[in-house]
Amino acid sequence: MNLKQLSSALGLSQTTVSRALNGYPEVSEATRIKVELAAKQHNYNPSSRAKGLATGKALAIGHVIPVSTKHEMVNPIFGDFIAGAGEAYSRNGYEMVLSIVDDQNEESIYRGLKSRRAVDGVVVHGPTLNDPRIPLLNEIGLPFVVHGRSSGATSPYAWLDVNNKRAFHRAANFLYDLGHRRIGLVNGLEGMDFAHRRRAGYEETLRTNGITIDPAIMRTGEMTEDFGFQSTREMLALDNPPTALMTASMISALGVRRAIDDAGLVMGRDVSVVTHDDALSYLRNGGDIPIFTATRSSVREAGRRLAEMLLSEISEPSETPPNQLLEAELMVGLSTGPAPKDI
Amino acid sequence: MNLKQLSSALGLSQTTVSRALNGYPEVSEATRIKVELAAKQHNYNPSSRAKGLATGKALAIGHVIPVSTKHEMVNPIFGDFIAGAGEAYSRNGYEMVLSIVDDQNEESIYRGLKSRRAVDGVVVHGPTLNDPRIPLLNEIGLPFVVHGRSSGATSPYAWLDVNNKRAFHRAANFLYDLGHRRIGLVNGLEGMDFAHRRRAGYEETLRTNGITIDPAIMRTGEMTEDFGFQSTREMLALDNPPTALMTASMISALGVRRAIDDAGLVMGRDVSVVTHDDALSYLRNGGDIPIFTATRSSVREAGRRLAEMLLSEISEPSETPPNQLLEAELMVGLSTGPAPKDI
DNA sequence: AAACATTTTCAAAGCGCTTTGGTTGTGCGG
DNA sequence: CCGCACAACCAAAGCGCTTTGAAAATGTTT
Repeated sequence: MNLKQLSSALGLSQTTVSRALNGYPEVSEATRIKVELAAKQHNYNPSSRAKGLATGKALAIGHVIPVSTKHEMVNPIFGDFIAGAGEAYSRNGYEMVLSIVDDQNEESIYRGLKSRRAVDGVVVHGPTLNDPRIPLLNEIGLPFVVHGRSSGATSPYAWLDVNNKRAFHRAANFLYDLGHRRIGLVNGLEGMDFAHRRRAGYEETLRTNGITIDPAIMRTGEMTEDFGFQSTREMLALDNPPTALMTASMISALGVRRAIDDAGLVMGRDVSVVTHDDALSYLRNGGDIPIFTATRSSVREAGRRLAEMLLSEISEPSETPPNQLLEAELMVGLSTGPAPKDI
Repeated sequence: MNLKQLSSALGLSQTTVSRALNGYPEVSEATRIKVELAAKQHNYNPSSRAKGLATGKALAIGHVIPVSTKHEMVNPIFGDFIAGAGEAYSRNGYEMVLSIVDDQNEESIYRGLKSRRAVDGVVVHGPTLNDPRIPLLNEIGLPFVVHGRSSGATSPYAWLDVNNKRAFHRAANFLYDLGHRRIGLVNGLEGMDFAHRRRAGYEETLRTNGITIDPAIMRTGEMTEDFGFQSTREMLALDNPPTALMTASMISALGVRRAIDDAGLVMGRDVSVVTHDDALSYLRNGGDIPIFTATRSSVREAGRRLAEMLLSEISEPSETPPNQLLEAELMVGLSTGPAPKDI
């Protein structure tokens, strides 16, 4: 069933039917009701292609998902983020189109999306320091919002981020207050902006408290369980092992925990752990009492908000790009305790 | 830049330019080269909306992702599956469109996709027993392939699945051969077809070997870390606790491990664990030596193959729906060992 | 009841492509 | 040098919608 058929079935013009369906005022209430009924009855929906052609809008948002070529790694937060964003899209009649692309040739993907007019805007995932996608998208004129920020960006851009620096600042302070003086860091990939900021929060706190930064207890890598495990195992084997560890995700935290167990130590007693927790649906941080003390911020909520930002930017672009900084909450769980006394 | 502009810039008709770009034979090699060059130079790409309208194909595949309303749960395998499928799509010039939908009203989403002609086909995720989506999609005539199967389906349908039954049969046998007679099951949600088949493989093996099925050591639930933890803790507290556990995913296996550690036991010595491993990119099962003994099957590879099945079904529908059954490989890791001797 | 304002409806153009059904141009056999 | 086959190109219709500009129907005012 298409517009033509529907309107001839109703004995009305396409114009009227179209207007009735799209809520224009120049249609009498009586016919509007008639039209809407008939549309429902015949299960009519306007073809999104035709509608897009006629209106010049794609009614779609692109998500370009870079997959690390080296590790074939898909960001685990991705599913939950998408779920949040998807809600916002469907509420607003938008579609979400995904492009999986190895991180080599992202540029051509963005250019393609633009020139094929496939989407009205895109969200940028996993920004790095000086992310090249920001100038690129500005150049080609495709509306976008970044999930995260990009230190070093020269032009303004829209973003939504967690206050990673403050989160790790607070976490480090929390450990300090518990008496820890030897605090290790199991960070995400250096080069990713969030990792950069978390390290900044960590280092600044240590420095403020007169603790020397020791690269021997700082690791950076892709946030897998195994990475958490290996890093921790190595650090615990040092002459002067850390009494506390900060880690960048629940997944690597699980590896951290495994290494602690393997070493015959007890998490929360011998070694304290604070992790960042993205509130992934399949990795709830325990029930009432969190397993891990964590800086928590729902990535799903972030997806929802970011999508709304982008949609509103598209419908009415603002003068200066908007941004939102979410604060993570520090949730105290079972993985932290006072620093063990030296005997 | 659109077709009209490009062709007038070239001094050719739209027809010729279109044909040159789409590889039709009635264009001289000389002009074809000229056209292709100009297209590249001006960064021309046909509008996907217009193309879709003209050809009647959407050049897009839909993925409808059900999100459990109860638990706000997004399937963790989703990211990797999508990554695999995405490769196949972009290789074939297709787009992937995602719909996030709470599992209540999936039906209207499928009907919408069809009537809006937004996609040429869909993939069905997470099939249940007697999944209603199969008759629905057959009724509305939207091509589809199911990732998994649906026991009880009355009409034929295209699918790609892992041989879950055999995988769990082999795993159970492996444990039996190690001397285990008390084998617990931490399964996925009953109602999901894969969980059903895994249980079937498990139960059949036990029965064959003369072991009574004991519901006290069988759990079913959403495959979170916490679920693995809670289930295991409860089972280990029984008078007659299991000496081995089979679990349905790496994530719940991590919870299982945590419970074992918490109980002061050693995995692989006191309690053996076999898990199913979807080869998720962020949850590699250790390095050279797997942490967990596992039945392994790459969900990313599944995505790739399934997408190709669907595309070929769309371009040339076969008489009887195709299917593929992938075998999981059993990888022996550190989590299994001989059953502990009763003292 | 005429004159005008306001609602309500409509025909047709246009969005950017593909494709049908030509027309023009070239090479070849007779 | 004519006629024909074939290669190379083109004009125009059509895909299913929105939207402009105009017409018809209705209501209001004198």
